Amino acid sequence: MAEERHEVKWEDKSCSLEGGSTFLDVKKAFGWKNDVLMVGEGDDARELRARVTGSCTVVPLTFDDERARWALRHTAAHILAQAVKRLRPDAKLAIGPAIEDGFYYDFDVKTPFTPEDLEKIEAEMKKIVSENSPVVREEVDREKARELFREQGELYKVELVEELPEGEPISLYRQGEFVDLCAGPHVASTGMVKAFKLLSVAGAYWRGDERLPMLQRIYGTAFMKAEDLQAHLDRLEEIKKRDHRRLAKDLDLFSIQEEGGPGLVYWHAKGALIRELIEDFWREEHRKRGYDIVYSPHIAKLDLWKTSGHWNWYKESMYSPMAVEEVEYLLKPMNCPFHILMFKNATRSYRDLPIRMGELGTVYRFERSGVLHGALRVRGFTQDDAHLFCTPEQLEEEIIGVLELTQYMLKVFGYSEYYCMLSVRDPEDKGKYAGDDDIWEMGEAALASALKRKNLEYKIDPGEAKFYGPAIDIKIKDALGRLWQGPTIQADFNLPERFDISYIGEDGAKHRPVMIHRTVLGSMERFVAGLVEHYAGAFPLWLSPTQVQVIPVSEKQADYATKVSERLKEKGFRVVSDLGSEKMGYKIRQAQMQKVPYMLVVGGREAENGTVSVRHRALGDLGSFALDEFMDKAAHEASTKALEPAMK
RNA sequence: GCCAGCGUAGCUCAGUGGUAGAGCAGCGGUUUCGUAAACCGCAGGCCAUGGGUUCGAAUCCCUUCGCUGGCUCCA
Repeated sequence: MAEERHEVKWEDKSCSLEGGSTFLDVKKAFGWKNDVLMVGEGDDARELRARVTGSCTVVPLTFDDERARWALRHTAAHILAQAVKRLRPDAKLAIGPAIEDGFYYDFDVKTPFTPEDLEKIEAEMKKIVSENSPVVREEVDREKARELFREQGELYKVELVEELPEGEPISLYRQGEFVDLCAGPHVASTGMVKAFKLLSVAGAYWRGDERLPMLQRIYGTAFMKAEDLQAHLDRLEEIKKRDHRRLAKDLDLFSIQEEGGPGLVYWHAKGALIRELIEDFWREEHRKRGYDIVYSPHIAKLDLWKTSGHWNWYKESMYSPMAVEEVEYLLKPMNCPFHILMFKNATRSYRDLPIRMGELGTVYRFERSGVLHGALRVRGFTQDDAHLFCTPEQLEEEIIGVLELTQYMLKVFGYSEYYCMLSVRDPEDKGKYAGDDDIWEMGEAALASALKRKNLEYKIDPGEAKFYGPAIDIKIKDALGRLWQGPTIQADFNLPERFDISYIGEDGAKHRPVMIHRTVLGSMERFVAGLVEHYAGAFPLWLSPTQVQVIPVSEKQADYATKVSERLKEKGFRVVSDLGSEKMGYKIRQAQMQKVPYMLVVGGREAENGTVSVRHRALGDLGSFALDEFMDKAAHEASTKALEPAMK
């Protein structure tokens, strides 16, 4: 055994190592630098301390590799736990994984952590990093692991050990005096975690279950290089700057009023204008695609919600009933029952189908106070809702139509990347859903087939289906690379049953139509809030509340400025003419901060020649233009809903 | 709902037991100016709310409301 040697190849180099060597030896043999965190062998990523088990071909894995990155952050989580144990020996460890962009660790502590604690913990972590302890994996049997953690009083760990599946190796990772139950992988030593920062503390239930104890979670992030950490922190700053709550205030778009109640949005003039423009576009696009646009009431009898099943399935998200002349009414959390009633209002022929009924319908849902978030998560919102009634044969075509509309609208708003999820039933818990198996299978197949025909890649997401049917959920990526819940398309074989709706077929007999619920923008509140962040408040020209601001150089040009703004208004531009006594530079600054797309500076030269000096909020001074030329270009930019300025 | 933090002028924030402050915005003047902040002055606050401790509370303690970050959930 001792004589056994392994040939290890990397690119055109190779080395021969004796049996028992680890990938650390491989790293040394090839002269890899310290930024190598793991080693790739085939499809596997191996820890540096793992043994080389045979001759192989390898590649070095640095922080750029997702697995190496996660290992580094996972080790950072262990360092965090080690530091906490040093400072708070009574802390009980729960779990501490790497996550997207960082890591966290959950602790059960008698007194919660304060922001000052975080600083101390971070300082202790730095010490642990400088100790550069090797991070060593050890496999143990279940009994030994249980014994070890029981002795240390780590009851959450004992619980985890007990639940590990039979036959799976149980591994511990040690670094210095610290030991943790962990599947790994990790980097080779604490010293490799060079750039990290603790970011926040938050409560988190053990196993995410609110009946279980509340733990204290510390979030942090780690990188290879200080610059990368700084870049990440800068990005967090940028996200803060773009926060729709901040920008909605600065740009006077909308607000939430404490006196009015939480989760209820007040659309100020400028925000309302943006919304109106989006809604006009929405209506136009829907009419083009054969939708009927309707309005329905805000309340309806409780019985209607019993028929629809919402009273059963959705009760805890609905506002309490109100009695009107001794009949109980409910504020609507959804529009679907109303559209069904409208469908039912006449005898429908197969010739009428598909019927596409759209509504910008305002609904109210009771959300727990802790989940409200600006305009993104509210209690009253307007959905761009629609219900499509069709024959089973038409289902797939209709879904394709919705997918096409979705793709078009997302493109117009500048969302070029999105991911499709096919939300299907949780196979473990079929009782949670309404309807028979074969109905569900048919729906899932139609959705999947439509996605395939549109060449949209998708992931299957078990357990994410609505109670009444499977769905396509689309996540959209914004300018900062964040994912948002976007369009959703849901097949429904349940409500048509419940309301016993039908159409008369070619055969003269009654048939059950199929229903699709769908929303493209989601809700106006969420969509506009998302757009604010996506555009960082700088809306494209067609959506900007003020499109052009006319700025006279001095009082002498007030008349000319007024004339220019009148001409712009005649052409349909939204114009502000700033005749105040401040200096031009001040006015420009105000317009820049309000993110007005075009500023027209007019001084003596312009007044004389009938021109305007054009300044764009992002491009700066563009020089002199004849007013007509500016108007033509800007009008084109607005009417084409261009995302980029036309005057480049 | 739960855990933690926060709530001072329209906005952004100082003030940590001893008479409520600044900048910006607003208002009144002066200034008429060439591409991101002219100057002078004035006004503006039940320090979220209700209670308590104290000779004295923006400050310390408790209640309620709201917000923030999470847990959980979702358009």
